[in-house]
Amino acid sequence: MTRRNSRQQHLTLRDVSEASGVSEMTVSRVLRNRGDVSDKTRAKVIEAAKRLGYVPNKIAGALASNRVNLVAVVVPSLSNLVFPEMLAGVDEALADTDLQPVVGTTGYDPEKEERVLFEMLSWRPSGVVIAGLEHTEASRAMLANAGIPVVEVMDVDGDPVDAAVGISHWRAGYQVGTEIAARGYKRVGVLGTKMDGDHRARKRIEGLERALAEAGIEIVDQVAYSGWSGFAKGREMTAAMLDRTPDLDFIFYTNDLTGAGGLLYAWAKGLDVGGTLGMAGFNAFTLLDGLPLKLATVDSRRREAGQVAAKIIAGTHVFEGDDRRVELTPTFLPGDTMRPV
Amino acid sequence: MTRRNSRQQHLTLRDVSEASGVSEMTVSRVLRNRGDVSDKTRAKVIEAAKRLGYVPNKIAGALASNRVNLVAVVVPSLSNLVFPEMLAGVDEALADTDLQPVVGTTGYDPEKEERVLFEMLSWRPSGVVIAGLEHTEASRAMLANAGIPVVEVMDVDGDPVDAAVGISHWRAGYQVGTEIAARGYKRVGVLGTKMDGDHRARKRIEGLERALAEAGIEIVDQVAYSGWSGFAKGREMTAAMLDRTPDLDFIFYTNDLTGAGGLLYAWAKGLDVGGTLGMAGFNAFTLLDGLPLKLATVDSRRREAGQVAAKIIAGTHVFEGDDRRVELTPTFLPGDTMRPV
DNA sequence: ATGAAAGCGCTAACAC
DNA sequence: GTGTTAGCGCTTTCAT
Repeated sequence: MTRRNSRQQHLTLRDVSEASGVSEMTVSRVLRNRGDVSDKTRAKVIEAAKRLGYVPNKIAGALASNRVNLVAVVVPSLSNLVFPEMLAGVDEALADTDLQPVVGTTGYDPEKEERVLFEMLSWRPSGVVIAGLEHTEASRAMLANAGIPVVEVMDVDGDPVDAAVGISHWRAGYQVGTEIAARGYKRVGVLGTKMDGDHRARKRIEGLERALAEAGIEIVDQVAYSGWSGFAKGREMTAAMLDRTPDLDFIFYTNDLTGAGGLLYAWAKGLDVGGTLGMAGFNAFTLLDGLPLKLATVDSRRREAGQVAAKIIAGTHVFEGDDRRVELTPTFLPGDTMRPV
Repeated sequence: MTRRNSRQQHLTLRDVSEASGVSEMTVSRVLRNRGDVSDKTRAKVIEAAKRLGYVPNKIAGALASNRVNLVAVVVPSLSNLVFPEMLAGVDEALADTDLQPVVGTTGYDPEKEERVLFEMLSWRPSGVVIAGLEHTEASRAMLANAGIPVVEVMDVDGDPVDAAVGISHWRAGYQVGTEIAARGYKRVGVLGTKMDGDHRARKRIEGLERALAEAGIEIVDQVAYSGWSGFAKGREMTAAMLDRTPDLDFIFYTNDLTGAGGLLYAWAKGLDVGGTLGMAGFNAFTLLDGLPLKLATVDSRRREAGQVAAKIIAGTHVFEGDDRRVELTPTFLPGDTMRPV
């Protein structure tokens, strides 16, 4: 393995300037389309830049202009589908701008989040999009003092540093609870993750519990699993739960993937899914469209959250009033796995 | 309006220097753990930096040191699961280093890719991870002249600019073809995307065609769909194809999600999936584990590709020989949807 | 172990 | 329309 030259020989504005016989300043103007430059000069510069293969140095440009076209996006993980989806929303909305996302992951660890934030803020990004509202005091202080727009996404149940975009997971859970009650289910099981940092899943369950309690319905069984949420996990846990508590008439999953696993399991077993046994998941993953039975779910609108967050950073979002909080509506989709009201 | 205020309210090394009574240079040394500094001085500096909430300016640092801890990652899209998965691999492997991924998407458009690359290279990243081997001449030139490690991932069928990591999609397709032939299937249908920029899916089909041709098997029906690959698409297309060509005995899907859609459809219809009707997808999406029937598939090892790519950039990957190409083996997984040999 | 000076490659501000 | 000058906030280098 050869060691590269420690100091890279990149071309500079000066090289283009010399090759074109135009001053560095004018070269800079041409390359940024700024200010008036004659067509003749412009042509000379562009030709020279292209011929030499000049690539500008944004580091120097950013330092001089105090402008950085980077947007920091901080998420717990890229393995849970919801975060890439939110990121895709950010990316989509930034495509119209000259902003570029920089991604950092925290592994659901607040201390790691703090380090990642520090790291990213030291690049002086134009804005920060960060998942969730729960951060360390130090993280909140950094964000508050950064002097840039900060958008906390995918949750609005809490106190944002600056702006917040997303659904209320508590209210979404509450709504599922009322729908369960309205349909006459009585013995509910809950299947969720036990991940500490997953505040959103916790809030969903809390909302659900409240709605059920208000309707006098008890949660008769509850399991928290650890590890990755997929069909297999949903399948196993559902089998175990139905085994242990056979008279359940409803199962709520905090995640569509485990829900779909449970659904396929119950369906294959010949249980009356959607009749005597109700089921609901959460998130409305598009990729599940086309299952033989459509799982009841709630659209958590993470993609839109990403889009709106990006627009806030880009300065193109218009807030209603002066509340920098955008609460999206978590559409409830009954699918085929809950009986009619 | 003073000059300083009009620019920004960020703290500088000078502020920490003044607050601690230590020279800027020594403050810089402390904050980077470089060179010898007395414990007493170090403590003073750290205290001041923390108290003031100092966040270093990496832009200035990068300009002065000519070192940037950013890694450019360029992918066609974030909506196709394979790319976030590869990105997760990159992220994982970079977690041990001080490198940080910057993501750019191209929308499968070579011209957009060119612009995105130019943009990213102007940040002088420490390396580039880019999906695929097909790029415009200008893109290849930029990459070749960047003077940094460039890793083309998720494909090795072609001529890399620098390093390449991934499977051969052609050979993976070929292998599926031989497995189909070995199991005595005779009338094969192929269901793929018609997306122009999806070279990998194309190569898989080409490899498959070759293997089948060598075995004297014909592809009797083929459909190319456009749009997003999900269960629903696989379901629809499968229904349509079986309707049109009822005597098919095998369907190959270039994507697991469409495959799973087809599988669930056929299974619900009571077709003898895995017996008279064989099926195979591609990619081995973990999230599908737990389907009532396991779809035959091929692990395209995109996560590992991302990990290895990141290690190459970080300089911790050891190549075998002096070939900067790492060909991963695309494990064939027969699942339950192909009859025994 | 610490400090002073020079300058990284670019752009803001101002001159012409 | 084009050029000149003076930094941006750090790190390198060299001195002490």
